[in-house]
Amino acid sequence: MDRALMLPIFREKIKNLIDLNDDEWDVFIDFLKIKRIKKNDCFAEEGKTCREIGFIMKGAVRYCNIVKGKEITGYFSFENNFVTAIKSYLTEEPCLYNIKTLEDSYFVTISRKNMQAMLKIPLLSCKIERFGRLLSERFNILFEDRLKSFVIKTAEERYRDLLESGNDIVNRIPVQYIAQFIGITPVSLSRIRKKILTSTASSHKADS
Amino acid sequence: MDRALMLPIFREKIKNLIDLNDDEWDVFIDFLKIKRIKKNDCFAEEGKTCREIGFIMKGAVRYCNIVKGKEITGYFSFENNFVTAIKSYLTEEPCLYNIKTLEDSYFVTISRKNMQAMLKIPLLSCKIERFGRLLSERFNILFEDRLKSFVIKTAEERYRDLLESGNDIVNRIPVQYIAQFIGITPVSLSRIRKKILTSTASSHKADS
DNA sequence: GCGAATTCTTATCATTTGATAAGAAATTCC
DNA sequence: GGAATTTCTTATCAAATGATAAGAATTCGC
Repeated sequence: MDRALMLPIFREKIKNLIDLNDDEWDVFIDFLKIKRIKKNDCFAEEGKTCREIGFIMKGAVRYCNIVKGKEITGYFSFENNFVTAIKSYLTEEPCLYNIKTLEDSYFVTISRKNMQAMLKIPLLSCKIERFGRLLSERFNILFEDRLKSFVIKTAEERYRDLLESGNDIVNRIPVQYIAQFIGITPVSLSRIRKKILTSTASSHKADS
Repeated sequence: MDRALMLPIFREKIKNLIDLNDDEWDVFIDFLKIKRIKKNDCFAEEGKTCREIGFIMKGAVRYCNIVKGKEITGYFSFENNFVTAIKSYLTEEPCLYNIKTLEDSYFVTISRKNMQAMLKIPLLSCKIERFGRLLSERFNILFEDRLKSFVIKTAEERYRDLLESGNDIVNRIPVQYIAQFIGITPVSLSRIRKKILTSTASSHKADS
């Protein structure tokens, strides 16, 4: 997939966050970069400041690191979502986790430097300021939902939510990572999966 | 505490988010409201859209609701922090929880309507746009920290973090709410408290 | 396609947390 | 100040999850 093909698609997909006319767009795209990252490589790396925001054109990532010797997964993101280590990006502090691809992935990226440069271009500044706010707001909404799932739901409910989320997460992502995401061990997830399987199996039996 | 006393303090406290000269400030304050909310009353209410952002001048709040018959607490906020049901405020969807005061509290509030009105006043618009973005970014940082505590920490660690947080949460807030906040039952927190007490007691004994 | 490596499941036992009830401590209200 | 209410702690037992190990299934590399 090359740049010329990808950018018009990107333009369409983010129209609800930033809607530029042709002149503005021509200036805008000079500040964009296309990045291909191979499976299991990093978009952002623990210990380094994350200086860009990415939009997943194709692929998926997980937010992960190793804590007390154990690997954990804080979040997944898929096509058509923005990705960044938001606190590190905002504060320029080193990132406390990795953002790793789960598959070979393509991103459109905007660096913090370019974001700030665009804020100084009169033609764009107003729309970029708004874009930045909307992006930040969108992250807030994701965070609130994710936090809610920890505060009010059990591990089993979080897993069932994933099953029903529409993404075919369960087929695309290794079980161990899913377990980390919902906050339990793979062994414990295995038990939950079995429990769900046997309960649906028996209800099927009852139907037939 | 009255308005004339409170606003200059407020101005000083939010200087890092929005720094206005005297002319701008005089326009700005017409869009501010002082709110006093008695202990256990609501700043934002479940089922209603939350249409304002508050700054706690004095007091404390908890984000709470009842899920499956059980009361839960998602978050606490204290003096010098902004408060809002962020997803509801941003999307205008009904709020899914309450924000209740833990003590008699004073807020400086800005309504969504006033925020939008100020965005249309040329004198202020630029600084308000930035203020909105910084506020949103600040919420993101809080969310990332809070989420991290669920993803990588145990209940006991979350409790110890509270003890060391500087706020004297443990004295100001009923244990049952603290238990909800860290995601366990009051009974379970009681066990943890006892464990911490006896371990510090025995280490004291070893010292003397 | 086959062997090696990885991942997933199952089993067993330990630990943590939950549910419930009852008693102790603190608070509230006359 | 004392009775009533609420909150906190403790005890007991149940349920969920973790730790570890071993076997089954899958994936990977050649």
